[in-house]
Amino acid sequence: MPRKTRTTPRKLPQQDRSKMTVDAILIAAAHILTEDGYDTASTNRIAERAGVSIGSLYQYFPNKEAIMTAVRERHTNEMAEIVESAVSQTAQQSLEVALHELVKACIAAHRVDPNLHQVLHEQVPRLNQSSAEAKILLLLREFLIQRHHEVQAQNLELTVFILERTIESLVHAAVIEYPKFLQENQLEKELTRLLLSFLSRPV
Amino acid sequence: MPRKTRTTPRKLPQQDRSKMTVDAILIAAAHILTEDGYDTASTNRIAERAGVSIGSLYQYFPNKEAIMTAVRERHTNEMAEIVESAVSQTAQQSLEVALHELVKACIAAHRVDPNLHQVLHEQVPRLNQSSAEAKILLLLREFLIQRHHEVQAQNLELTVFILERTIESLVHAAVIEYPKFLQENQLEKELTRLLLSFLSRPV
DNA sequence: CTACAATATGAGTTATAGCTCATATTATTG
DNA sequence: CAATAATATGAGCTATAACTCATATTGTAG
Repeated sequence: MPRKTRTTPRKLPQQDRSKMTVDAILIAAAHILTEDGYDTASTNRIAERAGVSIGSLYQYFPNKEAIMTAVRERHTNEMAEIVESAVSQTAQQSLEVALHELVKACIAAHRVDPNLHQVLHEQVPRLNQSSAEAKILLLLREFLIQRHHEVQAQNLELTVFILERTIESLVHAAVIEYPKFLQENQLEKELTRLLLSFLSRPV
Repeated sequence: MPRKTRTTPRKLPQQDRSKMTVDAILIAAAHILTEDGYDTASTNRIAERAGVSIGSLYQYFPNKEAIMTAVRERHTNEMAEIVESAVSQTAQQSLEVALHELVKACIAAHRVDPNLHQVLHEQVPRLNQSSAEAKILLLLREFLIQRHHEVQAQNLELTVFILERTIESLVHAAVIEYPKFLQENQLEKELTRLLLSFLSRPV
């Protein structure tokens, strides 16, 4: 089905000054979201905080939703880069070590901006899933394929799904709701153990 | 910190007819939420759909948030009852069987009203966590304590956390996004295996 | 039957949000 | 240094949402 509202910019910023404008808008939006939540993040307030007129805002974003989508995209990409970089460095490692690194990277990624992450997750209406999320799925898929000799996975797609959701949900919930579980690497260890026992072929 | 807006009714319905009114409002709200989402669920529309005047609505709910809280509470309780009933019937069973029943019950609970569940989760602003959710956590805690002889859990609280979040997130995501994983009990089996290998004491 | 409490009504108030558009300013290009 | 394109401005339009309140109707108790 066709999207009802576009989320792509109506104009692409070409000169430097307009890129600054777009940047300021996204930063202001993120700040307001983390400080006061989605409800109070009106487009007028975002423009004001960005030091930009409301008219300028609507030069580059067709509607409020487009701003939210851009904020989410930026943030998700930042997180994805951390995970990607970590995974790419574990190519030669054992499953156990690699899983541990993966888990650590996910925790680090969630620490980029936990408050923004929470608001994006709980308050900002999500329509289309971000491209960065799809990238993560592909990454994990590769991760498993490369280790197919030590991994138990009859149904690859299902295993990727379980791997991704389990890490994301546990790390996310811990960072936001139970930071104490992150002390002394408790969650990190238990989560690695959980995944390792699930993925390892029985000996 | 004190809540800024109350979610408790301003009047308690006493006669039967007012109970009907409250009921009609909650049912209408749930229908609109599942059909058109949170954004279009205005209080006026809810009242109209319920066949009740907007004034009556505000006799029993101090604000829109209170309606949403009530809808969530109802739905969460329905789900919690299914899980509770299943768990209470596995007291004499082995860890493996009991876990399997638990997982099956969670899947059944998510099938009560998947669309409403999704909207409540993704769109409706959540302020206080529902009491039914807390009940589930206690339930799982008991579940583990009763089986302490066959369960590995140094940190009980952390283990409850992992157990609860893993089941909820995987079942939820599957019901909403990947119903195909529910075919032939695929998820049910894999999820049980995941949890069993995590909780079992090494032999 | 009467008096009072509970319940129901809906037009109207208030507030604010998203967004437009005519116009002004700044940059680029040839 | 024109001429044109890119960018910026903000007062104000439109729409709709949450919520109130004076009043009417229905139930209940003595």
